[in-house]
Amino acid sequence: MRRKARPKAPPPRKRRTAEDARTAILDAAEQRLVASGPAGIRLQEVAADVGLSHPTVLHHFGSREGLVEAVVARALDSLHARLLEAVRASPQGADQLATILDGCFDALASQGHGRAFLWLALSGYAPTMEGLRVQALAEAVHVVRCEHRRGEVPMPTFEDTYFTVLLPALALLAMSVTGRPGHEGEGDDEVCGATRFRAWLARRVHEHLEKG
Amino acid sequence: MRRKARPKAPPPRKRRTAEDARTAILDAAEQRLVASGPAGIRLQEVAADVGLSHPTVLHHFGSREGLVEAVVARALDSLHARLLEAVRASPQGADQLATILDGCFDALASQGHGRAFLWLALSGYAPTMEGLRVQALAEAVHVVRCEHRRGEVPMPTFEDTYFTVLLPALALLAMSVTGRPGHEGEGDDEVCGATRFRAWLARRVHEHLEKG
DNA sequence: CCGTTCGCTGACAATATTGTAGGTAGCGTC
DNA sequence: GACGCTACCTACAATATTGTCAGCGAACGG
Repeated sequence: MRRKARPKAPPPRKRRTAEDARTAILDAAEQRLVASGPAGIRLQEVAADVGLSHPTVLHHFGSREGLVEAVVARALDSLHARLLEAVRASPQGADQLATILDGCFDALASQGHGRAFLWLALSGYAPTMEGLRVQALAEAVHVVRCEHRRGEVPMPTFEDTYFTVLLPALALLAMSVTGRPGHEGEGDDEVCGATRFRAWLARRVHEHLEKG
Repeated sequence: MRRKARPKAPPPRKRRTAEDARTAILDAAEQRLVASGPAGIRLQEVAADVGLSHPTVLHHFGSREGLVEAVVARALDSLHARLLEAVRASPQGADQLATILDGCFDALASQGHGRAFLWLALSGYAPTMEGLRVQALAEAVHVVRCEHRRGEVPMPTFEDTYFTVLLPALALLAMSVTGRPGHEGEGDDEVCGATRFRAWLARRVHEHLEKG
């Protein structure tokens, strides 16, 4: 032996910018959040996912709670942004309401946003339903609704609009935890139960907003 | 010193029947389940709640998983029983549907049953929405509905009834995690937002089942 | 009164998880 | 090329949590 063979060949060490490391860690932690909730975020596991040692995670976030809070904030912001975008991006056309609805449906259904929000609500990290900005959403919808039905008496109350927006929000939220809402005897339809339900729900809501 | 004063006066030891101990433990564990989910059930804490040492809990349930499974099974059975009772206990009168609905609302809203079910669904202990027996419920409702509307064409499809039952189930479930769905500018009404929403939802569902 | 049963306990072992300490090594700057 | 900054590491400490073990003692039948 030439020399005292280094006990272990230390694996090559990658070095990222602090920013890159943070987002990589947050990405991994968010996956765990969707899968197991905030309580299921373990430093070791998150670190392993990113290819780091757990003290490095602590180095970047100070403490486990620091990490969890960062993940929660980012997840809520992301959901919020998608919801706002859904409202803004809707064309001023005829079925604006349907478009808005569908956008919000997507925002909740995709990426496990719905699951994440439910985890957070149950765990006390997002105590109020206003993490979903239902209030703002309802206000936007109410304006459009009143426009559509100008002159009718009685005009729909804001509460009615609010509840009409809240209802699908709650339903979609709950649906995002239990895969598909398929009833038996459904056959092997091309369109899965979840999609059919979503369409059905959109029809009901739209109907109520226009004529109810 | 008369004698070597027993190191510690051992606290008086209570002895229950195995049955009593099990249910006491399950009660404590169920509280933890509603508050923090199945992952939040700790042997030490549950034992302390009941006034036992944690090995005693293991003695009765074999392992932590045994305890959790027992709690889950009992909670689901309890919820299931309340839902069935709500369907059965409804009088054959005019607004049978309204009564059934309200009974189910109560079953989900009270005792943290809704919260518990959501925890279980998220954690994978109640993978399908059928823990709520929505299928059975919808079948019962469908019979009554078709009765009410005998002779109409077209008759409502079962899918429509199923979705109409599923929707409030999902909404109530989600609502049970976020206290009250109050919008701002609501004033200091006697009736809180949750109750008003429930009433509003019941009206919509009832309306749809009868005429929609 | 005596022995059995079993609900219950304290002490211990094993593991997981968070956090700390001190050193190593990549990368930009002089 | 040396130098500093800091992302990153290994090793360790501290605590929490589950699970094991041997034995105690209350209820109960004989």
